[in-house]
Order: sequence, then C-alpha cells, then structure tokens
Amino acid sequence: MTDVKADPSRPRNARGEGARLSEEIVAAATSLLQSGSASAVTLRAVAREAGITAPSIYRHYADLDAVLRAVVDRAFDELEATLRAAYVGDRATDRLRAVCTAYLSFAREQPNLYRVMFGVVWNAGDSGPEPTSEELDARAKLGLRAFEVLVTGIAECIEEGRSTSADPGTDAAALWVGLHGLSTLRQTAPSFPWPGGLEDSLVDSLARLTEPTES
Amino acid sequence: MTDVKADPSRPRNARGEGARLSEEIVAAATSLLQSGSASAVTLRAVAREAGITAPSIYRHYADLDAVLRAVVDRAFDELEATLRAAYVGDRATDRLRAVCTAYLSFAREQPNLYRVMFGVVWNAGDSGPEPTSEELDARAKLGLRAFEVLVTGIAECIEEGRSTSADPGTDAAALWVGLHGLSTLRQTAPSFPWPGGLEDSLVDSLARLTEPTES
DNA sequence: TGTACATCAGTGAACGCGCGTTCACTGATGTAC
DNA sequence: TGTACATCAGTGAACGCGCGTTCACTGATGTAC
Repeated sequence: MTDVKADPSRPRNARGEGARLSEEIVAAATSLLQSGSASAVTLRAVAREAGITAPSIYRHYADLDAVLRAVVDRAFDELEATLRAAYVGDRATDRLRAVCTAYLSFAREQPNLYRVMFGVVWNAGDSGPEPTSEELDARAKLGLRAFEVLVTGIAECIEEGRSTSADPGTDAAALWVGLHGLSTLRQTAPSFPWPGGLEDSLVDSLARLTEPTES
Repeated sequence: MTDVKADPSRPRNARGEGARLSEEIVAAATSLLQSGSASAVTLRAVAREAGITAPSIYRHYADLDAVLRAVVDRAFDELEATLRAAYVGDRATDRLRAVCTAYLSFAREQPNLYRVMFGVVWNAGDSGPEPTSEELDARAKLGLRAFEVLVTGIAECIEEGRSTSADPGTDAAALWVGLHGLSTLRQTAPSFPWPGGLEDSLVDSLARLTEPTES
C-alpha cells in the first residue's frame, strides 16, 4: 500500500450534511471492532474502512480517542436499548432472566466491542490530559442507565415475592458483576469446562430468586 | 532518544548464566505492566527497562508475544501461590473468604498485569500462526490450578456443613466468575457507587454459605 | 603452564513499515448582488 | 437571470517517530592441546 487513498466511488456529502461523515466514521470504527481486535483500530484503518483519507477524520474528531469515545457512547446506548427491549414477560422473574440473557448475548456477539466498552477506566482517562468532570459524568451515566434496568428487574421480583433480596441496589450490583464476569471470562477461557446451567445458577443466586427456572 | 543504548554499568552474564537474562526480561516486562498500561509494553521498552539492547531479547524469546506469554505464565504461578498461602483459618468458611480476599487484592494491586492475564483468549492465539495443543493445555492448566483452590474451598465448607452447595464444581465456577467480574468492573468503574459489603455478599451468595460473616 | 581457538552474551547500526499529524490545496455548492 | 465570491467537505503529499527485525560484529571466558 503506497498511501491512504480515498474510495473514488464515494460521493462527497452535500453542504449541510458534513455531519453525516461523523456517523460513518463511528460506524467504520465499530465495524473494525466487530471483525478484529482493538489494536486493529487505528486512525488510518478507520479512514480506510470508511473510504476516506485519514486527515478527513480531523474535521470531525480531535483524535482517535475521541472516535473511540463516540463508539463506546453509542455502544452503551445500544446495550441499554437491547436490555430494555428484552424486558418483557408476564412474570417479573421472566423479565429479569430475559434481560440477563440479552446482556450475555450482547457481550458474546460483539466481544471486542464489549471489551472496549469495559476495557478503559471510565473515570480518569488513561491517555489524554485531563478528563473534565462533564466527561466523567457522561460516561458514568451511560453505564448507570443500563444498570438501572437490573435494579428495576430485581425490585419487581421482590414486589412479586419472587426474590428474597432486601437491597435491590446491592444485589443488582452483584448481578451486574456476575454477568460481566461470565461474559469476559467465557471469552477468555472458552476451553474451560463451563458447567451447564451456570448462567441460570448465577442469576438465581445473585438476584436471590426463589422460583425455580422451570415451573 | 537517538537509539536504544544498553546500560553500560550492567555487567554481562558469565558463560553458563545466559539464562539469567531470560528472567530479567520477564521481570522488566512485568515491571512495565505494573507501572503502566499494556500498550506501553513494547519489545524496545522491555529492553530499555532491562538495561539491554532490543536485539538481545531475540537470544531468549522469539518475539514480544513469547515474552508476554512468559509473563502471564509466571503471574498465574504467583496467583496460585498467593491463593494457597491465603488458605488458612480454623473454619472452612474463613479459609474460603480469605482466598477470595486474596484474589481480589491480587487483581486490585496489579490491575494491568491482571488485565493481561485475562485479556487474551487463552485458547486460540490472536496473533501467531497456530497455537499447538501443548500451548493450549499449558495455559488452560495454569488457570485451572488456581481454580482448584476455589473448588477445594467450597468442598470443605460443604463438609463442615457451612455451604448448601450441591455441586462444588459449578459453584466454584460461579464464584470465580464473581471474583473476576468484581475485580475488572471495579477497576473499570471506580466512580460507580459500589455498595459496601458487596464483596461479602457476593461470596456468600455464590458459595452458598449459611454462616453469617460475623459470628 | 602457556596459547590458540571455539563459544557465548550481548552490541550497534541499519532497514522498512505503519502510524499520527500538518499543511496547502481542490472543487463543488450555496449565496449576495 | 447571471456571475462573483465565500464556504464547505474532503484530498494528497509530506514529515518525523517508535516500532520490530536483520545483520555483521565485539570482546570476554572457558577449553583443548
């Protein structure tokens, strides 16, 4: 490869629609993340994937880190939407279990994206000069919104008398920890002899459900 | 920096002791991992840290990936030794809780090292041509040896009538998942309002302990 | 005991590569008159 | 309705950098005779 060339067939965006490329850049980065590892996501690779030249990215993002932040923000929105969409069922336990299954599926189907979402310290930026408190709040809020679905799920199980939890907040945190741990550890150690039923067992324990899975 | 220079004060190893540098290289890479992020660990950076020139590494390891594998292998040995050393106490529940605390401390005190240990898929090499089945077995065994401590811990709690677990293997896996999830999620989201007592709550739930923490 | 030689541990210069980033530019499109 | 001009979206060439990796080498140390 001599140098980065733009895709000649790509039409330039019209005057007011330059912002469209912003989304194409995020989509390209997300796509790279879905089909390769995080280290494959370079500024030039994103540009290649989007069919533009590398400097074009600077019109839309300050640097690669800003692109990745946009990718993660978007992914958290998607995760939250996925969890909310899965929160259906007559019984509260069914709804909670469906949410947990949806969480695990999200992580399993997009392992590298999931890794990046949780692979950086949300608080203090690893690179970059200093995170403003606004950035901190934004990132923390994204995680919290998805987390709230679990809190609601457990609270409704308690209401229906299906959970012995005395503290939905603490147990939802424990459940989140369990789902996150299972997602990442399964990806890291696929050859581990994972016991069947671990997923149900984990959810039932952590949400303190009293109803058996099949009833 | 013009180019990589060796530390002139470093004495060369004597004839039969060339293998000593192998360990110094692993130690240097581990040290970098303890004080910086994984991306800071390059072949040249390891050489600088060890006070040698970059090509010297090739006398001992095929490439950076081989160095990192040695780092991870060593870290798993250390983790297992740490867990076994922590397995003390009169009551089985005390021993199990001590092991869990030791696990969490290990991860918290060396977050980047822990990340690398669990940050790669153990099974199929991300990079590299093909992992031999021997390599697969070696890596899987390392994880399993540490895992066995948890299995023993739960089994002994059952023996003493302090756990209602009917399947130590499954529940030990769940416990491992919980410890791993708590370790990584806490590191990722330090600003999350982590409930007090989450650690005890998690261990008690997953190991199905019947005895309260304070008694 | 001395000496030639092989081996061993590590050096230093050099290479090509992909990277992030800069800079001046091009050419299409909307707008003012 | 036409035309000059400003703006906007994106290009292409170029830069310096740290990287992994190669190669021929150096100089100390052990060994054979």
